[in-house]
Amino acid sequence: MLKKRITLKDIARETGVHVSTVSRALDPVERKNITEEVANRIQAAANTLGYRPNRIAAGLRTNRTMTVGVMIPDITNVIFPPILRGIECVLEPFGYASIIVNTDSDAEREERLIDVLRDRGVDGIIHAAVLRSDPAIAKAAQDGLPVVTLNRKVDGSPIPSVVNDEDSGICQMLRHLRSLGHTRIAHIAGPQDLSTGQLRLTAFRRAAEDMNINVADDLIAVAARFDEAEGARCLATLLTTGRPFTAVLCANDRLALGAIEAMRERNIACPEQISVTGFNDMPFLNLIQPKLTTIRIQQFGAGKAAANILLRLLNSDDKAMIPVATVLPVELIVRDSTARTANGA
Amino acid sequence: MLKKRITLKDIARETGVHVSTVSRALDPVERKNITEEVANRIQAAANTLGYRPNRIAAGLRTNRTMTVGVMIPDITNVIFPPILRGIECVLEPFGYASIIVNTDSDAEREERLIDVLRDRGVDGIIHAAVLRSDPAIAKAAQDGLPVVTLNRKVDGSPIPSVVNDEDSGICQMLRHLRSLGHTRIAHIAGPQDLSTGQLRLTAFRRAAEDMNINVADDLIAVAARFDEAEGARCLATLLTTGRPFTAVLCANDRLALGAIEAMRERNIACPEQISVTGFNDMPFLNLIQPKLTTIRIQQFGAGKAAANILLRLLNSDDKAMIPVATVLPVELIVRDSTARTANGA
DNA sequence: TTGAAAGCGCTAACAT
DNA sequence: ATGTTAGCGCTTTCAA
Repeated sequence: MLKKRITLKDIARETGVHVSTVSRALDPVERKNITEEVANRIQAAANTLGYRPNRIAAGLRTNRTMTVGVMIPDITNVIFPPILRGIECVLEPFGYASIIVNTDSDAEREERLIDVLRDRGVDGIIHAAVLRSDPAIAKAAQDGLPVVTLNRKVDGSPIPSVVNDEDSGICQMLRHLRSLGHTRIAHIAGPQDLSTGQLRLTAFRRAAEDMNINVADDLIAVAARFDEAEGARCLATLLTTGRPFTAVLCANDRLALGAIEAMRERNIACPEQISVTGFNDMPFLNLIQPKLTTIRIQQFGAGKAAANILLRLLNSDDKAMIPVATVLPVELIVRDSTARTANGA
Repeated sequence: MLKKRITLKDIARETGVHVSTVSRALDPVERKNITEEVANRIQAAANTLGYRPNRIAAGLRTNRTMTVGVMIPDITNVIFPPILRGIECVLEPFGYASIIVNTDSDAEREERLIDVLRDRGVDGIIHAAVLRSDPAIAKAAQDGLPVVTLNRKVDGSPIPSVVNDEDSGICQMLRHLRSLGHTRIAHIAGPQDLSTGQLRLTAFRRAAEDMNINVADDLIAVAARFDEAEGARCLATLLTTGRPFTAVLCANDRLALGAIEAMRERNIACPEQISVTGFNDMPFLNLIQPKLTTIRIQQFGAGKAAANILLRLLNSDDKAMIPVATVLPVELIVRDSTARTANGA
């Protein structure tokens, strides 16, 4: 049987004061309104009895659970653990714990999980699995629940977001490829229902135009998911259309990994025949051959940034001053999957 | 401002019955004691009003939060995400959510986090970061809090554990090395304050003896942590002692990866000059060169198993019938980091 | 400065 | 079958 917990009432009985006095003595803010000596006596009793505040009870009363929900697509995707550590790193010192849930990129499941989190009375949600059109989280935010989206954003929504500079990333990458002599460049785009997929594709088109690189429609393949299988499928599609290319810029690392795998199966050498690039710089990438040229996004940093925004939302420090969008800088990481074109082909 | 939530009281007012009747009608178990028609009316009202149960309030009353704590060393260690999915996979269908915390292998932090979890009224804890001697969690278990340890166990403790068959794993690996002609085999052992480190070292010594392999003390290096840096350090130590070896069996994959890296720096080829083996078969291992020969443990499966034990603990189904130790089978995975010895050296 | 009392939303024992 | 009542442990207004 679970040993009975020490409550304020126990301390009150022990010290001969009223439970509300105990509550005050143990509250760092209220403590100043209590006689020094009494407060000390209460504190001492609390310590010896091994008192631990019951946050459930406090939460019921104050309507704050000091718990936040964190939604991600899938924790086994290595990009997310560092993000979670970033979140924890800022939230924990303030006494917050987080409940992490995996949506598996399933909108129905996501909606259910939002309810799960709300039922548990989370004070706010950090959402790293949001869709461009996401009525479920929009409704939650509408109801007044503090929400921050991470890595992704909801189209035309007032929900604050922390994202990476997709535009600059794609632009830097395209410039890098062109500097190696590539002019026939394909793009494996991400899912278009995600802001990342859509923004990177748009950025690709715009940057290509700026650089006078002609991008035929059949040099663009759109992945249904950000995974290796889709990367492989898209590369196959690009090859079968027949239009030649010497480089393929992928919307993220996993697509790139899948593309390279598909090339390997067809005895197409990377980077000798086709250069391939990624996006994210996920952990372990530098250990996998060929080492992928990619855009490094801030993982830990993005988690911290989102948590900081949420913190401000929670303490509603003049809402109007909270940025609705925070864009984090990215960095080009050149490795071995990109090379100079043999000829101008 | 947070929109006011619909409560039982609201539904009671709406339907003209007492709040306790509403509570019963909405409880799948109690519902049968309510007139069909009334129950339906209540259910309908709950739906239209968008009622969501307040688990905080229920938890305060029932002393069950339907929340469990999960303690791991560090979520960025790729071995843990699959374990977490395994846990989620069995707990979620029963309505449990989990709060995941990272101990960073710091005993003090671990103790604090146990308090954090208890303050939040978790119904139980799955502990994958436990030390062989771990007074903090022992005390929690003593107090009646359901606890299961995962991957690791506490020495001589009644706390149920789910672990891998370390003994068989080490034995299979040693047999594999010997079958390749290796007789001078070193061991990079894990931290001895962890059951995994200790059991694997013990297993190594015993298995070597059984196979008449002589293991001098200076062929054993003990790592302070299960990480790459320690693997590298230990390999350097082994090399400097001067006693020759043709293979090194490492207590886990990260130590092995570190050892291989240290060899690379010294231009020692793996597996041509020295074979190296790991343990765990962590994700991505098959993408890293040289592909590591290792022992595959069940990651997802271990999470599921631990969650199942916890579930039984929570429902105290004849405690005496709950296994105090569950040992999961392991599997030898032969890849490219082990090779036949050139001569009998 | 301290005590009394109410109540957060829910469940459950008891009464009808 | 339903209503009444009490109370989980805490915070917070109001009174003294």
